[in-house]
Amino acid sequence: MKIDPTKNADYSAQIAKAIRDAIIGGQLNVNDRLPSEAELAEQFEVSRPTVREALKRLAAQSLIRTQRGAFGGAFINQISYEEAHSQQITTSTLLLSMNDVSFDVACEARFALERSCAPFAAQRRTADQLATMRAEIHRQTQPGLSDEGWCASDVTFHRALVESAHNVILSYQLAGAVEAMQPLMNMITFTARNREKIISLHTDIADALEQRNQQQIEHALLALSDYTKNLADNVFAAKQKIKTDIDNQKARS
Amino acid sequence: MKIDPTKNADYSAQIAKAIRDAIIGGQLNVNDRLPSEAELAEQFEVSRPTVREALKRLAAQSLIRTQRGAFGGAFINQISYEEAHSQQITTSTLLLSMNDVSFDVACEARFALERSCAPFAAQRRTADQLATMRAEIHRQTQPGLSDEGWCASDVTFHRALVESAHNVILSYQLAGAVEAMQPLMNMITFTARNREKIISLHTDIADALEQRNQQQIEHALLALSDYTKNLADNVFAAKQKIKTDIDNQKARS
DNA sequence: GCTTTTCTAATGTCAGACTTTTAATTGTCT
DNA sequence: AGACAATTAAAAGTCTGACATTAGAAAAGC
Repeated sequence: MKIDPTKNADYSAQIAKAIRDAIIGGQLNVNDRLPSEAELAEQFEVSRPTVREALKRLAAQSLIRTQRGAFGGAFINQISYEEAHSQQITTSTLLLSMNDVSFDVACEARFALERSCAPFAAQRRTADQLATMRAEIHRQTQPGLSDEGWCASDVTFHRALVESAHNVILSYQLAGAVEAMQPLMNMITFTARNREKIISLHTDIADALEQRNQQQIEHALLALSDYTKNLADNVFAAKQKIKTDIDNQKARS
Repeated sequence: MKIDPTKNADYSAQIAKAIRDAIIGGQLNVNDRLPSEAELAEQFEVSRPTVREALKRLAAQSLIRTQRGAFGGAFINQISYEEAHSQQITTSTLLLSMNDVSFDVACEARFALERSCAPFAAQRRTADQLATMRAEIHRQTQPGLSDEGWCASDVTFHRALVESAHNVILSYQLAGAVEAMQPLMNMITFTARNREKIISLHTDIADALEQRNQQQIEHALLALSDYTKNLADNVFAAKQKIKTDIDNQKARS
């Protein structure tokens, strides 16, 4: 770990980068202990608050965890799927909401990614995952189901599908994409008739999965993607129309 | 933005969470300015260093940027694809390296994800992307190409393929996955014969893309995936053998 | 009207002190 | 000797107050 020359960046950012690079580069291994804040301050020739700011940056990325007390300190954290996943979701969600990605693009990406696990899902799905999907479909048929309940069930259904590919990397990547899409999906309110159609598509997916028919899974997912896109288009068109009407009314008065 | 009761968490973490929630929840919008550190310290009833630690946590996630000087301060950052992307790569890379994901699983996921953009790539690819891919293939045929050069060219080739789907979300997700895999890929050193085979598979992909033949793209990607997996298996088996031999030798002496 | 200077409100950094937590050690009692 | 209690020390967490640096805005000068 080395010095920080007079670059045009905060010391704390530079120190964080130096440590981060050491972790990524393998000089520091999981559960290794970093020197104490005081020692780091001495090494980098900065004050303790500055070192602390650097450590907080690393902690925000779950790269380290800190423990108080004697024999405590900062330890290299073994990043778990859960942590990585939740970080990915915040990032992706913000990315979508801040860059006004069109629904079409997001929807296309979401189902394309999901389709990519079809071959493995067809091969490896267990009775367990199929049961989860059937159960969620059943929940979706309940007439009293709220919008939030519907969306939650939808997420569970698709997550089960992804899980049935039995590939942790795919699960991690796709669950992130699916959940990041959720705020956009929530902009659509589904009528009873919409729900009925989606349930039938979900059933198609479950059936295809049960029969281990990869192509049919992909086909059903594509159909679901198209239907969702279509639905969204209508919703947005309707919203646009209301907006235009109001504008016209304003213009007239 | 609210108080922080006497929970068992650092103040700085609580404050960061409060602000983060406000951003995600939409109370704070892009380019809004946060109150100054001194004001935040007063609001949250903590000292300025504590506030600063909280802000550094947010800065580490690119949620805010800070500007010095009068009328400076902390501003809500519009997260760009680049930032999101580089964050995703560090997270995914660490996840892979720290949780000893098997090469097979990672490889399978990587090519599955890449395959998911095949239909759009076939539809929307431009001459530009095709040219990039051809150029990289040509570079790969150069005999003097170093291992690093080969890997870099490989990444560029696949990135062009992904880009040809013309979907920013897919690009962001897939580029992340591909790059995160790279350290694992670098563990394999390719012989001249391996390279030759891979180049022929790359050519298959480019040809299929040129003809806008989706199925052939997918097929070629699958072949490349299988070949890579196979290669890795052999490499790891060889390494294992060396290790066993050494162990045996030790046992004998 | 344009440039230059000054002002000022911010962040960035520092030094030093105090508080709290926590594990290891030591001491004491049964 | 073993179990429990008190002590200790190292480390993070926090606070106070100060100074340095920066950069936009306003004022001064031309």
